[in-house]
Amino acid sequence: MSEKQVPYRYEATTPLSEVVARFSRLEAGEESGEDVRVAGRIMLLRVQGKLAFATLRDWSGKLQLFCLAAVTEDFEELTRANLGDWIGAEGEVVRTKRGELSVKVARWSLLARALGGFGDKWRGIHDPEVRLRQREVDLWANEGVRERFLLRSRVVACLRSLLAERGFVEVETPVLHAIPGGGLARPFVTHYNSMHADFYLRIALELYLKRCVIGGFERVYEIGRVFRNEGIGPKYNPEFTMLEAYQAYGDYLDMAELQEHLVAGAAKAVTGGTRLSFEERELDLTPPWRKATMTEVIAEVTGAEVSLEMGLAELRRAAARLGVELKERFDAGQVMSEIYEKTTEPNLWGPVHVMDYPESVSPLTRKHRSKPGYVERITPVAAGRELGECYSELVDPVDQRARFAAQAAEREAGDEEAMVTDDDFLRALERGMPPTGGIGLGVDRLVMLLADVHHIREVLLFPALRPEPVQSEDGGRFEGETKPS
RNA sequence: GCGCCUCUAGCUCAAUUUGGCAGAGCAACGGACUCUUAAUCCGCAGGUUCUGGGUUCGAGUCCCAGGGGGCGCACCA
Repeated sequence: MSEKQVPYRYEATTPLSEVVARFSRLEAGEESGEDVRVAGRIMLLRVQGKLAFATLRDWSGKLQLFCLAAVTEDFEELTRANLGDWIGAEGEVVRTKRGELSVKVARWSLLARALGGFGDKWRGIHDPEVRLRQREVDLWANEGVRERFLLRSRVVACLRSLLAERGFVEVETPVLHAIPGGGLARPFVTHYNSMHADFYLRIALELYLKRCVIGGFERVYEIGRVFRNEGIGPKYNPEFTMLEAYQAYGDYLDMAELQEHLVAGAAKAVTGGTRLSFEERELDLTPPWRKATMTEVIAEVTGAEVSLEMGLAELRRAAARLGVELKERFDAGQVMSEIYEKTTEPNLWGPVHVMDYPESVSPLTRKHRSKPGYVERITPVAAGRELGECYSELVDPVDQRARFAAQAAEREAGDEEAMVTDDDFLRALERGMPPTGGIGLGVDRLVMLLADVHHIREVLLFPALRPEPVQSEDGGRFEGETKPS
């Protein structure tokens, strides 16, 4: 087969799905009289003496190649192709006697050799080790994988276009932060040689985007990767994609409306409607979504009365009755939030906007306009999971300074995830930030919901994995881990 | 990080329940075949049973340690 030269390009091929669509009405045994050029991978090959059938697959779909010794150039070679070989083929579109639409191959080119196939041709590859470490194999070997990533791409494109329709401008802000801010999480640390200083991979987009608002971007957003130094799990990957958007002159209710507009719009874009099936239950994402306070939803799910007004001691008793474990240092807000997260959120099917969070768990959020101790924060919940966050943003530099101080105290008390005071950000706030609403949306989780999958790695092309053990005998230089000394 | 489970041919899986010659289908390789659809038929090969140690006359199987993976828990979105 080596006598076949691999060309540098292959002229104007037609996507297989297009061929299928265009000739759908061809009758069994009929010849169209039209030639096409197609390209893809040979996934199956059925050789039958002087004729052969191959199943060709490309990004768009699949189609049969019908090869005859009398018609097809280099027929013998074609029958010796490997499963997985990329080939380009040219010939007339026909439907076989048995009714299978095919290209009757006249000429063909080998485009790439595949050494090693794509697993069991019926069952594919199940080994998660291969599926995740060699995703390029998984994409061919297993049904539905490609479609899921196509869906992800459509979701992201849809979010961008919905935001653009409303006048939002997309920006890109730094990933390397001198101070990790905008969220509560432990960061990854890295080192900047020429500055002789440690830097952090961002844990949120928030602070820079707010500075964009202060700088006059009235509607601004970023879709970007953030990094949190925590374990891997069905819903967790150390790097994930966040959408954050900020809208000057808006409050958290405006942002809740935007949030459901985006989620419902994405659902419509990929499933055709706003009612979908998740974990074999129906989920109706049609706006507007119900709104309820945290106190109300806790009462609905647990029957217990829980609010900041009861005071810390009473809240702790309520937590004990509900079997929620608490840390010593928790204040009233943290206790309430913990009760909600442990007992209520997982049981909310929704979608529902859970509103009015305690202030102490929301250090960047504006105080509630009428309820002391609370902030204007909404978490949209669907299928027992948070889809994102909506805020009336804290714009008062004096209050913000006080919140940072409170976080510093938390940190002193041993909370490694508490925020660090960011003076650059405070200085920016002092220049004046208009009333602003903000949202955060976990893109990976949204895709999980829309694709009805239950593990984040099914929506990440290359999920985080432990580095592969080094096997090279020449002592590879790029081992992930430091050699034991 | 802690607990439970798991690792057998390139792939998907077997191997009589405290142990007795490591097997099948697909893929690969050789052959037959002019309408196949996971083509079929004949033939031929294919193994450090994750690694290292131990128990035993004998270990894929039992024990210990290590590694990878999975699932829970914890932290977080």
